[in-house]
Amino acid sequence: MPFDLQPSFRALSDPSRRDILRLLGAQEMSVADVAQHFDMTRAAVKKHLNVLDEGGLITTRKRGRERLNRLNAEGLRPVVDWLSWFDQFWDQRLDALKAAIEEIEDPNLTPKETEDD
Amino acid sequence: MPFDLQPSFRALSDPSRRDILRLLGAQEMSVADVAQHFDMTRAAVKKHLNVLDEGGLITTRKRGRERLNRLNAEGLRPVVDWLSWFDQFWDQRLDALKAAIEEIEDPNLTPKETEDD
DNA sequence: TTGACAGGATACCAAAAGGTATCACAACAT
DNA sequence: ATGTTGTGATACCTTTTGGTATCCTGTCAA
Repeated sequence: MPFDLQPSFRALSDPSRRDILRLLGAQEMSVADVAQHFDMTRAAVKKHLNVLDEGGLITTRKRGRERLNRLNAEGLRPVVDWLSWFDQFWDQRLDALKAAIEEIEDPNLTPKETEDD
Repeated sequence: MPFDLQPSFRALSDPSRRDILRLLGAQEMSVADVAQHFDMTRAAVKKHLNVLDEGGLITTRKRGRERLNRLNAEGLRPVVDWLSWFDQFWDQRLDALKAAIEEIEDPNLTPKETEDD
């Protein structure tokens, strides 16, 4: 069964959640800490954190009565992998451009094969 | 003013739209062509195409009475760029691994600089 | 010219999403 | 023990979203 990308993409689809992610990149933070950076109630932030957690984009641990939220960059991997499927489409254009430039700079270079490979 | 990522991320947040994107990777298709691949009305597909267009993920051109939709992989670039900010968090681990592998494969290679450049 | 056919646009509906307010609970300090 | 503080869960509201049905427009073929 294929990995379900939906929770991850869904988590990334909200600007506040993307901001939270980058915020957590700086350091592990409690719910209240995160909430302090936004014009939202703590409850709203908590919901966002839940969605991020479901998307596998953060991990949490309890310390005393507070819940610390940490960025889980590994969770972005499936998303990046999915996106990388499209590399073939701009790479072909980019490769063509690069080849054209190289052709101009060095007309004797044959782009088809390189022998020292 | 920073580029607005929201339309792109929003466009990617729906599974049907992600499927459409990959479908259009194969070839340029009309609205009806796309709709044929889904259990949705043509109108619903058209809405998805609108969202994808707003996200800059596809381009369209008219041929006669039909509208051809084409993948615009370049539109994914801002998304990939945003995600690449998080490279610093798993790359430190990945770079170590990659360096280790390269070291095994070619111990004489110095990754810092190449002279014939 | 007159149909047929591919697209667009709009109104409308049900469900999901973002948000607040509120209550209940656990843990810390005194 | 008791009050305070950080959190979790729920009910509720409004807006957005995915979807359909419907109507209108433009274009191709006879």
